[in-house]
Amino acid sequence: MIDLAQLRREPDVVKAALARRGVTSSTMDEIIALDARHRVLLHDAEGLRAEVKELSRQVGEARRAKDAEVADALTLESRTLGDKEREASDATEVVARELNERLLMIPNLPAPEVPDGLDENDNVELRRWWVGMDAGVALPTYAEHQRVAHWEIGVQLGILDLESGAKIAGSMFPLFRAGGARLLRALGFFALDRHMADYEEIRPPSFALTETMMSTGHLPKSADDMYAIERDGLWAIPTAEVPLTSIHRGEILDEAKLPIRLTAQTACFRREAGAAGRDTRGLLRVHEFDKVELFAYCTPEQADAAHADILSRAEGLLQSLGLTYRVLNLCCGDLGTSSARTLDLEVFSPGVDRWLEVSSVSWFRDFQARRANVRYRTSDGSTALVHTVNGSALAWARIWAALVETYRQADGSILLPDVLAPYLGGETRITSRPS
RNA sequence: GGAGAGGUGGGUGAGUUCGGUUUAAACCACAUUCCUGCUAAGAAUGCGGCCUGUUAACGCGGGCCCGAGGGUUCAAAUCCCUCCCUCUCCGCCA
Repeated sequence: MIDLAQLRREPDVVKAALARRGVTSSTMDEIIALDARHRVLLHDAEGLRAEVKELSRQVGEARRAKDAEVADALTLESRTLGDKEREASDATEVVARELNERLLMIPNLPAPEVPDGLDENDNVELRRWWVGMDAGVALPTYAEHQRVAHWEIGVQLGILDLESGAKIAGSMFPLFRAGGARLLRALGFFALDRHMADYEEIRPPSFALTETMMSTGHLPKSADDMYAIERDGLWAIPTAEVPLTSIHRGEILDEAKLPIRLTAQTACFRREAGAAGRDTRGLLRVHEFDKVELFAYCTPEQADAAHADILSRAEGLLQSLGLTYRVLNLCCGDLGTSSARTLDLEVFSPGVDRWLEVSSVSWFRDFQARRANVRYRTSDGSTALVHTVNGSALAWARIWAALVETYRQADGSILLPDVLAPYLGGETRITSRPS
């Protein structure tokens, strides 16, 4: 949620920032008008309420003094006033609700570093990395045996069984087998082990209440992209960011404990409603995938460093895995609702010949903290909203795809990087006859 | 799922019988100051959050918050309803 006080204080600044994201000036003017109206109504209603309370107090006094006549008169007066108060409160409530609904639909203000742009085509590439990279060369050279799509490799080696996945849950629910399943498990362990010294490992629930989903900004705006379990009022989490943001929901944190850094691997569920028929082959876009998330609650001053740390960890994993990747600075049009600034990591898939998004490292400022009401006590004793930052490190389905393609050998087997050996029982080769 | 007991400020905990002298007592913890004078004790004061009016600001005022949400009433921590959570017992279960 954006800062209403800031909107009052400097409406032009807020409007200019939001205009970059396509929010019109008139939309904001309507909110400003609603807010002004709300405060007038609120003041009236509270004035009446104060009078009712004072009269009630006097009724009590009169009753104790056994002065029934005065008590009855005051009761009558208070009753009349109470009816007016109720009317005023109801009117205030209607406006408050309307105002809140509007505010929930407003996205975060983009940071100044966020480039202009309408969609993903306007994202700005910051850098590329690959093993043995050369200046002036766009991409590494891949052999023919690396130019095979992972869904074909998956069938050849019996490690990815999309047909069974579709039989069980419908298309875009992948099923991994044998060495493929084991690779997925290895990746999660590998990443969590890397982070656990500095980030507390969490294993959160996979479902969340509506309130929890509201806190991160996934609801109400993106309801169509979420799986809902209506009977129990629950939603399947699209990312661990959702439960992690609500761990401290409604709390006032001790500044000395910040930053609070958390990591979690969870399944992530996405309906991909707006993407029907797009990029649907193999693991390019799936309804369920495992992902390790890094997350921090921090002070505004700590946010930059926290964001940079998550980015460098995600990049570090990619480098350890020897995958080719690039870093994108997302433009205004591609930014998530809650984010003030996001850097995406995309890994190169030689078999599909495409870049695949495997991490999104975002800084939310106090946008989520305001919704989730997470504050901290500053050294001068007052309270302030925390900043939240998070990023994937990493999303495994697409990493899996890039790995099996990149490390496919001429004989059709896969020889994985040695860093994974401890998590694979020392066996880094995947063949069609699993040992 | 069934039966019972609970949920009050940072913590402990009173108030709920019977609605009104409670703007939630008291204690602990914490902060500042004073006194004393040294591995310590005592005293005073302060001690929450959110919204809002006013003010240049310090501040002053109003409203809301006793698990959540409704209701009754002139007036609700207190009475009524629904829901959530915790504990005990039973049932079921990986």
